[in-house]
Amino acid sequence: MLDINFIRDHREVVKQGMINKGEKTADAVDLVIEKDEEWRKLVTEIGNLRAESNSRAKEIGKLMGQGKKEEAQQIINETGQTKEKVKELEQKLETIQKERDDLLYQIPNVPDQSVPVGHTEEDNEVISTWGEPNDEEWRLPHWEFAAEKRWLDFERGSKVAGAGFPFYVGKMARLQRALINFFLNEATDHGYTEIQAPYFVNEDSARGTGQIPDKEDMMYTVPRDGFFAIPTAEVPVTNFHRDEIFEMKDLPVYYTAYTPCWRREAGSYGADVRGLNRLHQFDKVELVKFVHPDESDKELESLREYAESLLQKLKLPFRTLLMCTGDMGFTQIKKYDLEVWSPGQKRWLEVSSCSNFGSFQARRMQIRFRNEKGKTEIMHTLNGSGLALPRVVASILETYQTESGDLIVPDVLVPYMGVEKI
RNA sequence: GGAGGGAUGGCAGAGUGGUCGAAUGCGGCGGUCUUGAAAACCGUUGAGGCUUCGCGGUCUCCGGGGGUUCGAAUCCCUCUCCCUCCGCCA
Repeated sequence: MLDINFIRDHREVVKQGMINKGEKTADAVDLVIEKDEEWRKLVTEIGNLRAESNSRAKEIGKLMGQGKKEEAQQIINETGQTKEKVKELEQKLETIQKERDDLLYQIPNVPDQSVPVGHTEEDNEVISTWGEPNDEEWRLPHWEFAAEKRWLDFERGSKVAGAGFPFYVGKMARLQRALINFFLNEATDHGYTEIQAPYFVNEDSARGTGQIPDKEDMMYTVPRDGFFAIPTAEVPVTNFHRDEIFEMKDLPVYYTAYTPCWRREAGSYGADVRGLNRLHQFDKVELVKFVHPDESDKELESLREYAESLLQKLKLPFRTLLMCTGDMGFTQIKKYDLEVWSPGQKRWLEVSSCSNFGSFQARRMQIRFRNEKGKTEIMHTLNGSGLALPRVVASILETYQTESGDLIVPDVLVPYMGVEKI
């Protein structure tokens, strides 16, 4: 959520940002400012009334201490309806505050100046392409290639759990494990602290990173215990520092975490969900940064470059997109997507998304730091995938297959796989 | 799952209805002393809101929520979490 003071001072900028992100109207901006004015007026009024009754209570206390019961009783008699009045105003305040906050939650983060304005994925900007796609005719889509080897078992996955919950068998399970280890080792070598996080979170955490209220439907739930299965490690890892205050000398803070991710993906169909393209459960190594507000622009670039380096080391051709305003989501200031080439399908697959949230997430979670002047200030958060496994696996299966039906192991994974070819 | 105990400032730990946003100790910061440091001594040190150009004023917060009262850290209800014992268990 945005700072209400920022909205008040930059009304037009916020409105424009909202329109650019594809919202139909920006009326919420004017409404929230109105509500906030009402709210502030009430807060002042209540404050004054409370000051009055506080001083009266103190006076009574003093008199009681001196044993002057009659005088105290006299003041008690004078209190009149202040109490009822305060109660009434408090109820009103609660209503108005809820209305104000509901509006506040409807206003998206303001895109950075450098983000192209646009409404569809056509408007995303390809900022770089790396590697030479190898598009020979004999290359099979990964699900066909893996089926012959019995490496991926979608049928049994469906039997045991449901569509979108495949089994990885034999060498494929090993490849998954190899990639997870490779990604975690690379990240820790680059200054990220590895953490293992809970796979379920409570409602406060889901709210903290913004899955609630608007993206509630994406998560699996455990109603009996009030849990949400994490759709990404971003949720537990960012909430790790919820309601905390950092010292400036401790910044920046980087984390990496491997977790499974669960997504309901309601409404997906067709080629999108063939093979490993889109699953209900998948593995991902996530990267999360907590940084000083002045540094977040720079930190986004280094995050993107780091994620790119992983694909380069795996020698998988990919391209990097700067997402346009309409395609970047509610909470982001700026976002890059990395798409790996899938030669068997002749299409690009998203394997990483690197985002700068500015103070938007941190404000909701009250993650702060003590600045130069010793004042607390909301910090900036970023995150990115480094990387999401299934599509990387898909691309490896298609890029590294040979015409004779073998799979060459990418050089960097050989130490983890123990063999050069499977 | 059963029984009991607890949750107070960065940490430890007092406070059981009134001048308590909260003793004391440790830690942190500033100073005196010192060539420098340590020790000692003095001072200072929670977060957030409203208001103000500023000084300041004022409100809220003692795990969360609700209640009693003129007044709640303190009493009542409820939830969550932690600890101890028993049971179960990868």
